[in-house]
Amino acid sequence: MTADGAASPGLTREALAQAALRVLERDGLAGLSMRKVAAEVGVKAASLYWHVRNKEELLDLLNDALMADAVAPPRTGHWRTQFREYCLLHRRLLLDKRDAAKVVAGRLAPGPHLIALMEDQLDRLREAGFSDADAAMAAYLLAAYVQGFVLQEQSPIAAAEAAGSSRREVVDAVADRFRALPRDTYPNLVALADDLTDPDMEARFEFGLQRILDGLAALLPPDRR
Amino acid sequence: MTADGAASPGLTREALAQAALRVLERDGLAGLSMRKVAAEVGVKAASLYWHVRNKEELLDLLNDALMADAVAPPRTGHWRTQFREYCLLHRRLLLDKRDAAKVVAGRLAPGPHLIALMEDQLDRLREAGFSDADAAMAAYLLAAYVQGFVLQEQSPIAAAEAAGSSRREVVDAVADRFRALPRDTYPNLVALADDLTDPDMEARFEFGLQRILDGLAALLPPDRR
DNA sequence: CCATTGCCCCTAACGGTGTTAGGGGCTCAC
DNA sequence: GTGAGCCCCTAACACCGTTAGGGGCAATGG
Repeated sequence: MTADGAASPGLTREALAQAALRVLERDGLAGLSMRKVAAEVGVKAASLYWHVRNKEELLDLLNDALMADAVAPPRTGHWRTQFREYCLLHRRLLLDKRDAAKVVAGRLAPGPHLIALMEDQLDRLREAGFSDADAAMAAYLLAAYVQGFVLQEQSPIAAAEAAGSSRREVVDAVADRFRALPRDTYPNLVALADDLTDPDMEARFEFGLQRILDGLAALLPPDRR
Repeated sequence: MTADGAASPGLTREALAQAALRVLERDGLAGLSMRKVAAEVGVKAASLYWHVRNKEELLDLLNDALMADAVAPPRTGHWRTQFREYCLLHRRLLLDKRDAAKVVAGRLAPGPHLIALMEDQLDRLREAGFSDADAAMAAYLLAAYVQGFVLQEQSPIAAAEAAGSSRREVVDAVADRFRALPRDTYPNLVALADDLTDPDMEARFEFGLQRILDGLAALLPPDRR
């Protein structure tokens, strides 16, 4: 009655997740409240607790919904290009939805979609020749890097949205702060201010990614690198 | 008058940061409120806004206070061992204070302590032979990895503290969930459940660290690796 | 000596939060 | 028809960040 009222048959946990996704996109993670999600599905806040134990569980649903659009790259070519593509896609996924990295960050309990992704990654790593232990560690390493990177990458975006400015303005302000430091005690920060705040995040992501893939390749016998 | 009342001369921003640090240690980030920090310094909540624009600014102070204990490793030996030590120390720092990774995560505006650390790291990277652009990227990469790693590492700890259980119990529960998956559709997860949930996080951190350092070393001319 | 200024804290309140208790219809199965 | 269950409601609790406005108290300047 309140919203578009697509809930004729009844409320699903899936519908809740979709509503939470819309609220997240509109108001960000800080603005995502039980009351707003309830309103989004045309219901009062207390009713959510019939479908969900608490907000934490709703965030688990949201977390999985974020991963629903994840796709695996084609399973062709070198393992390196496959995993490069994997990480680029994962970053893009987290980056495209507002505050997605913050939602995912530090969340225990991977949802079904993430579990499927992990399974696929482990399979490819083992096929590439990594030992069981190395495959597990490599998957963890790549996930930690992508999450950590996007989390830092997304924070100027969030700050820019909070203030009225653009992301570029926020980054430039940081660069100016570096440049304004006393040159005699912080010579490197002053000199590298431009490099440190290079707005081409895609390139910076790729840099780290290539270093990690290089490091992983060194674990394989030379003929499988 | 309420607390230990060490505030005879007057309230400092530094004192606020220390109080926030104590509240964080006691109640975690979710339990850190303006009212509690105020009570910790023997004052009412509204009074904080004389010293601080809003909670966000208090968190910036807290962020810098967390970095106050950071120490730089000795500047001797190979750059690789220096940066290995750097990252181990940084992880230890984040891991030792409750929810430290969550406080630091995605925070724009590095505080003075972090700025000093970045300066030192950039200096060592350039001395090791990295180009300006590579040094900036390498520093960013290492920071993203450590933060991302500790963020994931700390989440079972937080979950264990929220429930009454130990960290080991939480991790074991995750391992059981992996093992309980249908073996025909998730063969790798089932087979690698133990590897994926290996509780030796120190070793897992070191694994990723060595891969990254390997990758970075490949950027240097062979005689400087 | 008085007045003014600026610092620092207070009380009170606003609108919002997550969550629980308890109740009431509505639809099935028996 | 009647009970059981599902699903939503209202009302309330304790807490949150933040603001408005006021009061005391020290130092400063006339």
